[in-house]
Amino acid sequence: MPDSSSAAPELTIGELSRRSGVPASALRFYERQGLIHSRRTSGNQRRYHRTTLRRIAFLRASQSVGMPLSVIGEVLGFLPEDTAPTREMWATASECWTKEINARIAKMERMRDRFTECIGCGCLSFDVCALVNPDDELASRGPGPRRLLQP
Amino acid sequence: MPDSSSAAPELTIGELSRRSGVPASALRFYERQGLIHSRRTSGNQRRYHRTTLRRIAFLRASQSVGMPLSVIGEVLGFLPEDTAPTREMWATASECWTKEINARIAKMERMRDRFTECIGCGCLSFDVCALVNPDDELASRGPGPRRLLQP
DNA sequence: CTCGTACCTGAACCGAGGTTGAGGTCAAGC
DNA sequence: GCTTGACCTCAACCTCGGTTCAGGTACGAG
Repeated sequence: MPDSSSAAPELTIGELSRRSGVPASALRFYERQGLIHSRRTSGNQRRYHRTTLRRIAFLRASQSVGMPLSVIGEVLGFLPEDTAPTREMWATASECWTKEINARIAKMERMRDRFTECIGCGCLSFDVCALVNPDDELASRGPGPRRLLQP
Repeated sequence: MPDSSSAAPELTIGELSRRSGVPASALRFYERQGLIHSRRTSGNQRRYHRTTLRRIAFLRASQSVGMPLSVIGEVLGFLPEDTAPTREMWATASECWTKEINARIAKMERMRDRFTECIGCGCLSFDVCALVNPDDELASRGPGPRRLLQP
């Protein structure tokens, strides 16, 4: 007989909300989007595994660097739903972001320099100006973001 | 009698669209939002001053580094509507962005490092983890975990 | 004058990322 | 047993940055 007194305290949506700081409405929304999962009690209430807190932490941290939920979802999709992911799994997940964040930083730096240059020079021409015609897009288009997830 | 042959060729919305690469629907939208301006012909058609091309160039470049239209509008609001802004004016405008872009770059760098650290360490705790609780700008805001949402 | 293209307006719609509210159930304390 | 608060669903609404469409007008070429 398994320990029923204190073994794996599941969280209600209210508890999860308080502990994560994320409104319950958003948690339900994330669940509809398949980003987090719950089991239901006999009375149809949600119960969350405690690892869900980490999924949410990862989710919100990822959002805060500008990742869209769709992409976050792809990465979260590689993690087991209701057992604790290993450190390697998290490391792999966060590695996806490192590349993406570095690319974004590089782009911002180029744009910053171009703002200074191009506006300093007064050109801002649609034909010539690097600020207006960054070839940055080429790199991130096509099969770009898909590459994020390749193993 | 002013020179009517080639003096200040105003642009129709179609010309502006072709030369800027921005769809006419977006140009009308920007105009509704007060980001660009036009005069109307007797037949109610839009005619744009040629400096509008630069406003749009600035606008799109600003968008591409993540500035919301509302903020772009504030900056554009300092520029004269239908005369060419001086180089100083553009420089002032772009200086606003330099600060903002630098702040964003700094934030991304912190987040990148934290993704590596925190996920490497496996913590991702809402109470402790720097990734989840960046005390970046605006250290205190409401009850604890709300800090997640800081810009 | 007619034709074709460019242009006009207003309203509806899109997707992302949610929030709000109505109306109904669940569960725990007195 | 009753009350209270937490929870449920579904639908409607919100902001942002636009696009699409229907129905109508302007204007230059032939």
